[in-house]
Amino acid sequence: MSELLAPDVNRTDCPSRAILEHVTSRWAVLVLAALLERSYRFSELRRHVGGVSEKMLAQTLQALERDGFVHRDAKPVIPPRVDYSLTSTGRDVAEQVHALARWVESQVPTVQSAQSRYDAARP
Amino acid sequence: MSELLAPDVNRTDCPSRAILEHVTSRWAVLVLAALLERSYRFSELRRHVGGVSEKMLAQTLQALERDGFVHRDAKPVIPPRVDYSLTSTGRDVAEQVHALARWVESQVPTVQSAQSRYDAARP
DNA sequence: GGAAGTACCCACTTTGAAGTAAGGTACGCA
DNA sequence: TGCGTACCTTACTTCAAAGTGGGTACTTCC
Repeated sequence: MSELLAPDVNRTDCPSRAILEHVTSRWAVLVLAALLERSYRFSELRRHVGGVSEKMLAQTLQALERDGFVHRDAKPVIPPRVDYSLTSTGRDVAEQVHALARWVESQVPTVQSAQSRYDAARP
Repeated sequence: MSELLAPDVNRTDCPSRAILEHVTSRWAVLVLAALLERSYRFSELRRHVGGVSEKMLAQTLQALERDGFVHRDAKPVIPPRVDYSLTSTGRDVAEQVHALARWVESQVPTVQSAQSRYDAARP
């Protein structure tokens, strides 16, 4: 009988660990959340996501494309036009990270007061 | 009239950006997911989350405590006994990252075949 | 005739996140 | 007497992630 062992993010060597790190990486979270709303062109995305360098955006998009979360559609026109959109699995992750991002935004005051309390308690 | 501007993760200077990075950081995701199931002691957590060093675990837990996601209960006994559990806001985030982690685990085969297809398409 | 936009790639450098190793305290065990 | 456990802290080091600045190829705008 073939023992098909379940993926476990708590194992260092489990592939799920790496995938999780891809989607929770600094820029991937923001890119996925953005693409959930609509598809974007490269430089649109660059303007939308504050602080990304071109290099990091390209790198992030490549990784997401490789994992099958993002679809890249390069039109052979001049000037170059490349549209990025979510695949169906990409939409699944994006919904989750988008929800997370929105939740965090809503909790800013709560977290900030917690930080103040923590900092005040120790010099 | 006081214009209370809404937090936006796409802004570099928005506090939500930093908080989001805390919860999506390498070890915080795994710690939060673990604590959703039950509360853990320090070294239990260290054994549960594969690959964390003591330093990183301590640092991660401190950051999560400061943000008000984790409650630290140090009992003044010998040997030291410190229990970590989620606060109510902590439970909210933890549910989201836990769902994400479980989803990623379930998508390992899908993602791996996407990677193979991507890699095969370019030498 | 520049300048700017588009979507990148490449090389170089910097930064900071993470790993390694050691120390500290107090016990219990052999 | 010295090892092991528990929960950290501090100092030192490493290495990958990220930033910087350059180049490309082509077009349209001023």
